[in-house]
Amino acid sequence: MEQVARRVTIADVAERAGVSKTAVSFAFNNPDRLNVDTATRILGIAQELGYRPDPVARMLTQRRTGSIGILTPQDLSVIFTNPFFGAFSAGIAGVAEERGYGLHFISPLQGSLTRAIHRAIVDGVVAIGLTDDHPEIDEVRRAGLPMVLVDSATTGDAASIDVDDEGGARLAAAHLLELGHRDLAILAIDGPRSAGGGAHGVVERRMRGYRETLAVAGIDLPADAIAIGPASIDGGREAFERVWDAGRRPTAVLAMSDAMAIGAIRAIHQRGSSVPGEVSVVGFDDIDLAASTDPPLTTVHQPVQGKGEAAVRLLLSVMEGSSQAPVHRRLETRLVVRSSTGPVAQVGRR
Amino acid sequence: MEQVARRVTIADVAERAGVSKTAVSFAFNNPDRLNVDTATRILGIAQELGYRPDPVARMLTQRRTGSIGILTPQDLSVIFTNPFFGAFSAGIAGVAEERGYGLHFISPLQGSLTRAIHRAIVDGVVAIGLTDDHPEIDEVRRAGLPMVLVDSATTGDAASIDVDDEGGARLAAAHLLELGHRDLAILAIDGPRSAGGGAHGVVERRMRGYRETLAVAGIDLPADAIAIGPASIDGGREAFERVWDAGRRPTAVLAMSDAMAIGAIRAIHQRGSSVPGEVSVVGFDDIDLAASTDPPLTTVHQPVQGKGEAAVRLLLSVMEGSSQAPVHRRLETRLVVRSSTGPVAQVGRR
DNA sequence: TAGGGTCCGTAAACCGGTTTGCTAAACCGG
DNA sequence: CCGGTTTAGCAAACCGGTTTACGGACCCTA
Repeated sequence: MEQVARRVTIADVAERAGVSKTAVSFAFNNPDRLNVDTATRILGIAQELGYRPDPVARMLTQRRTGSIGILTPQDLSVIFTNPFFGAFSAGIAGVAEERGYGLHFISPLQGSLTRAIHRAIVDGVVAIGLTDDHPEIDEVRRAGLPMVLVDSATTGDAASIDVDDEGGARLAAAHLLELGHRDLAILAIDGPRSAGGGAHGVVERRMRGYRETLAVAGIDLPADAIAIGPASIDGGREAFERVWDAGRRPTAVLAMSDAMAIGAIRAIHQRGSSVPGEVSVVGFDDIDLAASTDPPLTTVHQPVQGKGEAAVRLLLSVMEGSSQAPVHRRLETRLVVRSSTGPVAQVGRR
Repeated sequence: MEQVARRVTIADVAERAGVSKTAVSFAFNNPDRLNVDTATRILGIAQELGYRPDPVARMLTQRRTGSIGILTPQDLSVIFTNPFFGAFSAGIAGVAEERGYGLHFISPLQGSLTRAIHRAIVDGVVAIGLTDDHPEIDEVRRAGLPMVLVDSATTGDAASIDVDDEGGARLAAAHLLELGHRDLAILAIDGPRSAGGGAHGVVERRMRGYRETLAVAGIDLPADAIAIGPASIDGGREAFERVWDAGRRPTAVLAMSDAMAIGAIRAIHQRGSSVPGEVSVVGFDDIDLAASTDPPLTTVHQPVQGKGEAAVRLLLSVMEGSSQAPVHRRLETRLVVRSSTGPVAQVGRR
């Protein structure tokens, strides 16, 4: 056994090769500045010694890290459970990889997002689900990191990518109204975004879309027809159970995410009701699996993966400093009608 | 406008406060060594100047990065599309966050995984789906990084977490045999693991489980009853279409992932056949959504999230150097029967 | 043969922190 | 009033690279 393996440094290689550190550095990064023989000799020795330039030291001098951060206000353990996030990440990863950037997830470490931000080794940040007025966003800004806000509905100094949440929600509500439903429930997404976030987060926008559309039809939902929960299958199931337990028997459900919609469907089935026979359900996101659920989900489509791609592209352009005024893009949403919604059941059957 | 914002360094704070760099450093990391007044004064000035210790510089001296890497042989853009991976990541993230570690994904950058490994700023690595003999694994080893192999079936010097793939596959095949199926198709997972990976990757193990069980019943599948594709919905759909187009009309399908199973079901429906009426399908993984598909999926359950958790726990223990002999753990699998499988259709109906 | 380019390589400064002695002053009991 | 112990803070080395500025050797040319 060797003694405790000390890392091989550039100095070791230099000494062994009888050259300066500079020469070794050049051999790796700037071989043209060296005699070709010297360069290959150095590289050979480096290889033989198992030398790898320490990426941290390299970063320190070059002042770039080669990776971009994804900032989420919620624990990754919950976030990764949502298929929506997988697709979004896939979008980000695709263009990041292609451009040579690694991916680093920044989430509350032991409860503190701020702390995670300070620890983060990234050249730029894509923040998802954090509104502009969040203190953490300010933290990023003060750290001088380029940033793009996703789903924040900002028009501030930070670039942003959004989706027409309100419009999508309108479509969903209108669809149910057309089918004759008047007794609805809303399953809203829980999370720091709405807690800390002021009046214009994703949740608020979708909620506004729902309510205003219903209001036009003269419907004003009581408080116990609205339940809040995490954007997961279980979250949706529990949220639906709460409105059920409150004694409400809606004929249709507006869920703010497909995962929640699926949870609601499970709960409905479990209570012996059928979808869409007795209860219609419409989701939000249109994840890959939405077409394969039982029954296939009627939902509001948003370009999830495209959103991720657009966000990184925008971030990269900000990082390259080609920015004058901050860019704000809004992507479209549309309703996809499948089989989880249908006409309201015959009156009086209940 | 200020002139180009230069980062505030520790020296700036020191100068402004009329103390040494040491004092500033102490104020942040070791306040007890300073007079309490001095410490608060320094902190105050730091705050006022907007000073944040540069995490990279800090890492250089402390020789730790505070994050762990997830190494995947495939592009993240495809990997994230598989719900299996989301659950796995959630497991990893949960314990990593709790222990104060960030998460960094290491995937082929511009085609080169080796390059990504050298760039990676991590204290340890969880490698998923890479067998021990992969050259990249060696690269990590030579970089001196602690590592845990997941789904690699290794018994080498690196710690590992596995799952009883072969046993699970046996259960799946036996289940179909019991239902009377004798004309089967297998949808296998494509990927670098099987290409580079030698004869004992996940795919090989599952395949062996399938084939040996079938062999006992005297069944030997022809080559065109086996199709390979990426572990995604589309991958499964296309794979099934290939066996269909080859003229085969299996009464049952063994898919190596739930995503592929769902894709197969879509393809079957699209051809006007029913599941499980005319064709039975069994998946692998038991992702969250498997219970909510149409029809609910019969599948081999593996503790995906638990696998991630176990991997990080193991990695952390390796990182703490509490290792003597390398640990190899194997988690159990079991069959979950839902509604995508049923008895073989009446003979002669075809 | 002086002057001007290349070519090859080096010493030293630098990136932005942390950590290790070390010292000067204040404090303390006898 | 003295030797010994704390307390508070500093200078300098260090982490492991990159980059700048410089110089010697060699070759051409006028």
